[in-house]
Amino acid sequence: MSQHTQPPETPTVLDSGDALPPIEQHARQYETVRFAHETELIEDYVELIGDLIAHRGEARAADIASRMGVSQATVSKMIRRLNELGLVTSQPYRSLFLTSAGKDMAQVSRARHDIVLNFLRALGVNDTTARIDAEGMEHHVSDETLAIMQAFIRKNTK
Amino acid sequence: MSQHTQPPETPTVLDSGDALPPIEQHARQYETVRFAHETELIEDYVELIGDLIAHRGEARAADIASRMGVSQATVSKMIRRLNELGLVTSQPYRSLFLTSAGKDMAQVSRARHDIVLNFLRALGVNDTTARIDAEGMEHHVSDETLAIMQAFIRKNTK
DNA sequence: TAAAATTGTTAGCCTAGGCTAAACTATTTG
DNA sequence: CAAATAGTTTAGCCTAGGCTAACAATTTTA
Ligand SMILES: [Mn+2]
Ligand SMILES: [Mn+2]
Ligand SMILES: [Mn+2]
Ligand SMILES: [Mn+2]
Repeated sequence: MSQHTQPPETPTVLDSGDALPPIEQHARQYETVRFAHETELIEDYVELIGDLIAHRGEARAADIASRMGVSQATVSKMIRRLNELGLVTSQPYRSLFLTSAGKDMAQVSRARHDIVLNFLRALGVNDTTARIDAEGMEHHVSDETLAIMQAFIRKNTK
Repeated sequence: MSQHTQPPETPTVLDSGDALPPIEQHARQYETVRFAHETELIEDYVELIGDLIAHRGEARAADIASRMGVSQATVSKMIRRLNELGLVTSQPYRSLFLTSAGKDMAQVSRARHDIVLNFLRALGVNDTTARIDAEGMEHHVSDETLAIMQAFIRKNTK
């Protein structure tokens, strides 16, 4: 890999448990994370819009901004992106609607989010902490892990 | 919240499990995720550099690039940032060293990464999948959840 | 030891996702 | 029904983190 002469064997630093994974596999790990980061904010917006519609009857930019903790300008710009992606429809100064693609994404994201949240609760994590952790973790959980979490919930919830 | 007249009650959409969290708490969820995203790439680089030094005796930009799956230019730019942050020392065209702050960060990140990885393994997730999921999840796991994961590992590993 | 190959750096470009300030539109109120 | 308030959009700015292409330095090899 390196063009340079290798230093003497038996490094002075303590060797932690596992060996490094093969280069290709290691790169795929980070690539998967980068890809998740491209889509997660979109998923969070769409999921939130779906939740606002379900729980409040409508999704308005101001409510999205206060729930996301960002400025209204940021939300406005994001709505344009969601529109270009075919996930929402919007008219200027009016509230938002999900397209059918948007509804699908909201449903899938919400289902996954709920599994992760309920898994953490079943593990014994405090509700507030579980909600915080789930908000980030949900985008990095494979289908395989998700299925295992679901089974764990079934086994450990009355 | 909204200036607009509320639409009729009893929305037509199915109400999924939980109610929306209070606005302030909800915003803090997303803020925590945004903050994690500011630091996670730094942590991954520092952790990888520490691993390369531990397992290979040195950390070279080319090896970082191939393991991260990014271009060498990207790594070079990132190394400058790590330098500015006081996490690594480097001389042009030479391999990298962690400062003591860098070693601390590498140690903490590696320990957390290992707990998340071993937790997923203990749950029954396939090793390759567990490594991919852990690479992303690790940055979104609170200390509280981490402690619970550690206890789970102790209880479920021979 | 000169040439080739590899590794590292720099410059310039791009997108995503934040922000503030200012302008515009809609709704509510006096 | 006009003024005040609330909500939305736009413009312009910024940083992080990717990329490619060109160049510079080092190491390896013929
Ligand atoms: Mn989320
Ligand atoms: Mn890590
Ligand atoms: Mn990671
Ligand atoms: Mn993340």
